[in-house]
Amino acid sequence: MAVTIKDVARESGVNVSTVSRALNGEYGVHADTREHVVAVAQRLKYRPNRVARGLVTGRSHTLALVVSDIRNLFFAEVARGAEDAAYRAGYDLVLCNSDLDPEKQMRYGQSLMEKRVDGILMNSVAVLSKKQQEQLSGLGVPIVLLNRTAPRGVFSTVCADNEAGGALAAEYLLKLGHRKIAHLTGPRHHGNMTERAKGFVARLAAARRPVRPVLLHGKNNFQGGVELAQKLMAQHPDVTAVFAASDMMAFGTIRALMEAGRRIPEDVSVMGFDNVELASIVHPPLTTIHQPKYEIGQAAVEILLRLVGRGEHQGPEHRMFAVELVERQSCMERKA
Amino acid sequence: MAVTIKDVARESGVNVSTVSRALNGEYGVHADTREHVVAVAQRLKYRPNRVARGLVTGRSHTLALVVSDIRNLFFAEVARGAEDAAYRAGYDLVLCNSDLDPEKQMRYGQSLMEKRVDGILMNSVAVLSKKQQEQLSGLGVPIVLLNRTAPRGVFSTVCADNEAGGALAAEYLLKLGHRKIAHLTGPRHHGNMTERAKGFVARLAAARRPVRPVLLHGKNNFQGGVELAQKLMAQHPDVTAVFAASDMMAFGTIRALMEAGRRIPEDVSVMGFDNVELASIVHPPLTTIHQPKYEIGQAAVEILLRLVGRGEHQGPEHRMFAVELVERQSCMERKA
DNA sequence: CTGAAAGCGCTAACAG
DNA sequence: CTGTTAGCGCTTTCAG
Repeated sequence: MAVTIKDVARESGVNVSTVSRALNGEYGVHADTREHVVAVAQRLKYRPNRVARGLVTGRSHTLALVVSDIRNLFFAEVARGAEDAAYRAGYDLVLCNSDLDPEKQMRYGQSLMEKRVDGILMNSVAVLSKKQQEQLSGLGVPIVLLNRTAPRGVFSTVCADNEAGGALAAEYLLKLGHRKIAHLTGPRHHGNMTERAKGFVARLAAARRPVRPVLLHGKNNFQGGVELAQKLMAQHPDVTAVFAASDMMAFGTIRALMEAGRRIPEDVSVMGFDNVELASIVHPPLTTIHQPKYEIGQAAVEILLRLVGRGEHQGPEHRMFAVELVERQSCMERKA
Repeated sequence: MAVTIKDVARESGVNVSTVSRALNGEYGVHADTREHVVAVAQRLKYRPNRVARGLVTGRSHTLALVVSDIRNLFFAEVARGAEDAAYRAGYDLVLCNSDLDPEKQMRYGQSLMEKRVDGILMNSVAVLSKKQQEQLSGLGVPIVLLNRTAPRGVFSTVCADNEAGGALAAEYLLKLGHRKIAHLTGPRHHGNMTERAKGFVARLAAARRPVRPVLLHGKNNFQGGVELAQKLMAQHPDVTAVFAASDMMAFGTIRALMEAGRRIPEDVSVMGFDNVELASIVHPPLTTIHQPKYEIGQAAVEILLRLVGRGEHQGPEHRMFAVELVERQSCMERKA
């Protein structure tokens, strides 16, 4: 049904290889011939079958992005950066939602390599076990990990400076005079969130008068923020500042706090992390740590493409982006 | 490098065709043979090359989703529904961001069909010109249009009842006693938004005391909402209620209004459309029209898969989802 | 039930 | 510069 390279060859009176060369703009084909072939191809509305080409070249010109959930604003932004970069380079991007489920993640890995994607962008799923790491690298596909500070591993990584971000948050809260501080974060061992907590706790401990924050783990989403904030109010009603490990959690925190009659920032200061677009429009506008999400996605495919170009096994690349404090109105000085 | 079906054949002492049959669980292969082959395949860590298979079967088991921008919360939700449904059926989903640009859209269409995706989910890009419509259907790939009420066209469609949603909004605002009403919407001829406006305007006109709303077109995002609201305040400062065609626009509207010192809902009521997750956490919580985004994405791939199954050219399918008013705190009765 | 052979549509040496 | 010839890795008749 579809018109193939053979049809074009027959119709233009040359061999298929000539058609292939002419259409792929390679050297070694007379200008007249090329013109003619191109014209015929156009007339016949010939569309090369990339699957067939992929079979012989071994390149599918397809990349994959595995995130926990695309509905998470952070990932949506990363995905857009990644897709744009891929598009510019002539690559397609297949989207996978892993829900942070290692098993689902592995299934995707399998399926993707069977389809011969040229590379995989993967959001750090929880912590990678040795076995999983092996399985992944055994896939034989270049992989770059998102939100993962360079591990001892073999994978390339791209991330924001989460630890510095945590420290930045701590510094800010300290400067505001807070002493009863809580950090609401995601699941234990959650790659980058763990880094944030680390930086936060360390900076607090390094203060002239060290502070040890309350640390609560939960789900990294709006609901998680709500639940954690409720738990916090029950267990530590005297806390005056909360640093949530993501903006979504911060939104949930604010909601729960407000519903309980606490004013923000008058009664309690709240900080987030990510600086998603909506951070500026919630009430009150959220003070948060900005990380360049779009750029992270973009950089990740650039690295991936580089890896793909030079036949897989070159040394891994690492890239870390700086973060910055965005001061808005969800925090204020601790009342005397 | 990769182990192929040949390796498995050689290693297990049978012909490749037998391996193929054994592994694909087809009839006509002795149980012992199958077991043996399966064992060998496992030992060799054989992974079928789906590209090769696709070349012969003509199915890639890949679907594509073309949206304007995945960062739009609405699309993220749709994408998740779509991806989940695709995953369950063993299909992959490639993500494309068209930015509502007809040219980019067409380029994606081309590229996708060259890669032989089995079907395309496409968000209505502006209005489809006759030529574009032809080009699309000429692609020879089943397509289902999102957010498009059944057009005269050949494509299947899935959408929410936008017109009814617009009417619902009008009714509500009318009930609240508003008479000076504005509708802030997206670009002209923007498929579903046009429907919303239509239902809104019609219902307003059908009131006992008909109302003719101010209609402003702009970008369908936060910034668009800001700009339109500013324009509105300049041109029609007496408006007491605003219906934005999307929640994102409503957020922008609220922001601009607040910055100008208007209180919401005391001075002006604001409604949105979509009911994205964040609608409940902005201040004030947004009264809006809910549409089942996840379900829309899901239903779309289900239809698409059905189309794929029965060899493309069957009659198109249409599915419309009901919407409902979600009353929160961004609207109130017009003050006397 | 299994093997042999053809071929999906294209690229890539290798001749000429 | 162009044609011939092999495949890429798999499925699928068609024999046996």
